[in-house]
Amino acid sequence: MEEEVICNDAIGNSRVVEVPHSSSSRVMSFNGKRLIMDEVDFFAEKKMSPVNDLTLHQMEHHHVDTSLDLLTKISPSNKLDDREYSNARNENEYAVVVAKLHETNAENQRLRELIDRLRIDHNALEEHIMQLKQKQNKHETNDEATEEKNGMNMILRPFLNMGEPSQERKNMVDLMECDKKSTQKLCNNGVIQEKTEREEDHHENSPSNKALSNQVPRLNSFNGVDDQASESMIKKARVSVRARSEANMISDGCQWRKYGQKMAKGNPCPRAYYRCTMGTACPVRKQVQRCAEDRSVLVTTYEGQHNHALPPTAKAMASTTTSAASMLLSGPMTSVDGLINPTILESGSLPCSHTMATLSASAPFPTITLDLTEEAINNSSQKQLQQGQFNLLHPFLAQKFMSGSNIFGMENASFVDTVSAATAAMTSDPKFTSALVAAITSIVGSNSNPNNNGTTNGTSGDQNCNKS
DNA sequence: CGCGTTTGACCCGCGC
DNA sequence: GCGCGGGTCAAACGCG
Repeated sequence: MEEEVICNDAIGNSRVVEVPHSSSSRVMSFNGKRLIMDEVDFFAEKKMSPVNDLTLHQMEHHHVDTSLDLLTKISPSNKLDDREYSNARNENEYAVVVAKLHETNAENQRLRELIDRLRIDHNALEEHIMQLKQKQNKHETNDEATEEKNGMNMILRPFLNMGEPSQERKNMVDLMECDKKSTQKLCNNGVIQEKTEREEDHHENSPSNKALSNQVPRLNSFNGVDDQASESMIKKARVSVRARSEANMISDGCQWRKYGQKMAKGNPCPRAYYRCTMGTACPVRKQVQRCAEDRSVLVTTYEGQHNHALPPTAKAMASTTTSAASMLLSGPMTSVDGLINPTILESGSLPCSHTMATLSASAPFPTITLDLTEEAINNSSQKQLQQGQFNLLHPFLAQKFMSGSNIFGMENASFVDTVSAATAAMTSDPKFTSALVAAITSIVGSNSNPNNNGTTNGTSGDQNCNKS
């Protein structure tokens, strides 16, 4: 279905063009205008501006709200009254609308590019999964004895049942061993290590429960084996945020009381311990420490969930950390493939030193690190793609984070927006968790690739300081 | 005086 | 069993 419209081209010449119409055309909103995207795309592509009353009328015929969710948010259409319509035809306003059209189209193009990149990632992952399955058929060896020897059999059993290739299983054992070692480095860099929960969870104080919470169930609980331990895991999941900041603490909207400071081994910068004071007995704590290798990088690690209402400025970070934590914990459990060991990302032998979001299940609690430094963003959106690695968050977050070279140098509101964007990215996409799982799968495969030198790593320890 | 910070002591888990 | 290191406590201290 097409419609003839009089347009001005780039140099001002008018001519008649046929504009395609579709009942299924996407509708976007911009500055209070409802835009039919097929038309917008068409005019932008032709570098033309419609001057036909009918088209203009169509474009002005709807009322919408302004929203960043251009692709998804469609507001109800309401006809303008005569006065508004008359005003809308004002020449100056029309010029603005046309300019906005082009701007919107440019944004649309960027979004499409992101979608294309996602699609490429997805295809690469599918291909990799196929390769893994082929490997599985070729190499059916008996590694259980080795795993027993290493005390990993219980931990790996859920993966074994899922048809993990035996070579991959062996890699996991190796990786988990490496993970233990890397934990030490991790701690030097401000990412929280194990702690005892004597004052918080009484039920964890029994020896059996301690064992559950601190050791095996870490991974078993991901498969729903131990609900109690899983609950504990949720409480203990940690979200580490790395960002450049000259300040001693990033502003996240919450009130914190410092209750301790320690020198961590291997890091000349002290680690500060804070407790949330916005609510009575709020369990949320955070640790702040500068990166040993790059002291301009501040590592803030959050633990727990607030048990009280939060001001808007605090909700962004809180929901981000909560989403990240729940995503971290739910990922392997909800995975279709179900073969993910979150520990692996923490392994020192993984070739993923430049991810924006990295996982760690280092003993005893899993940690997800959101790396908001420019290096991480640049590297994750470029280098890893070149290497065929899947970047966990780049399509969603990089776009937002890249808007400021130093997000913590931005105004608070801007930071909150940024974190909100991250939150939205995590929570709004139902496939995000599976994407995360797929990403980890991809990295497991990359690790087994002899082309990877295996000397770099994810978030662990000093390596957590992403150096480009 | 109240509140937040500092800092040494203490507890606990882990590795050797 | 011992030492090490992370995490927490609580008294002392400082500041407004």
